[in-house]
Amino acid sequence: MTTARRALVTALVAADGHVTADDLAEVVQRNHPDVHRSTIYRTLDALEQLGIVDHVHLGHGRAVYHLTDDRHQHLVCEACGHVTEAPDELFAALAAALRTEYGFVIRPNHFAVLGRCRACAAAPVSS
Amino acid sequence: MTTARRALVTALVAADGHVTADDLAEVVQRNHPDVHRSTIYRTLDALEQLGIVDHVHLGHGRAVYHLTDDRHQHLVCEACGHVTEAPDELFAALAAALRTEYGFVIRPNHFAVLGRCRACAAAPVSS
DNA sequence: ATTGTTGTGCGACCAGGTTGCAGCAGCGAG
DNA sequence: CTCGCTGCTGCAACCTGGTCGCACAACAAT
Repeated sequence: MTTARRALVTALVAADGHVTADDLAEVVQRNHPDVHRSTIYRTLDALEQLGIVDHVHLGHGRAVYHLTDDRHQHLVCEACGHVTEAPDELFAALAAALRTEYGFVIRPNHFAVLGRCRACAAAPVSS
Repeated sequence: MTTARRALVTALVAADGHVTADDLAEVVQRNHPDVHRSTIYRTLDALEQLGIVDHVHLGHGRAVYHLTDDRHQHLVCEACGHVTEAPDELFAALAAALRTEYGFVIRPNHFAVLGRCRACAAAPVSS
């Protein structure tokens, strides 16, 4: 409802998923320079409470945000950082197995899968 | 080879997997109070290079370390923080699918699955 | 004893995120 | 029109997990 929130949502919609809070802050501040970092976080929090956005923890601490209707899993390349999207369905069998065997209910989309993308898997690797 | 390293490895072995660097530091410092935090991190790094230990990113930034021969996936409960272990085999099909469809090679064990454990899934939930 | 290497303790630093506080905008009641 | 409430905001300080540069200690080789 406020300017800051509207700007944030606009930025979120404009970005096609996986934006970090930092990216978001940058985009918002381009048009509204006096919107503060903490406002971004707080608003993001609020939007999450409302179920409008969701965040995913990519490997290295930073979280990325996306609209809740943009459902997919994230494959994060450890080498180049590229994020590949994969449909939920691929994970359905796994989710079902974990549920029946462990009673563990996956929070969909809320985890990233680390590994190497096609390009980097082919490259000579150190680690 | 040095005292600090020996203590660290001992602590790692004693802990049955998923210890945070912090936990480790605490345990080590119980017996060797003058071992520094940064030494823990550096040694952990060194041990990773050697392929002796591996770390997993649990949802919230903190990483947990475990011996490389202790291979399993981690199911992290968002509600209670409990970590359930699940055998790699459960994930094999998924890994294969991602590989053939996306050329994406999962780094095994290097990601945690977030969700709710049996106990917390049953409990009334807010989020 | 001297040199070189390696690991270490230490404090400063960094990034990502959170919090407490004070100001202000919006809005209904008087 | 004014008062007072509520909720959002800007800001700066803070917290946590982790890293870095530096100087020193241990130890092996010469």
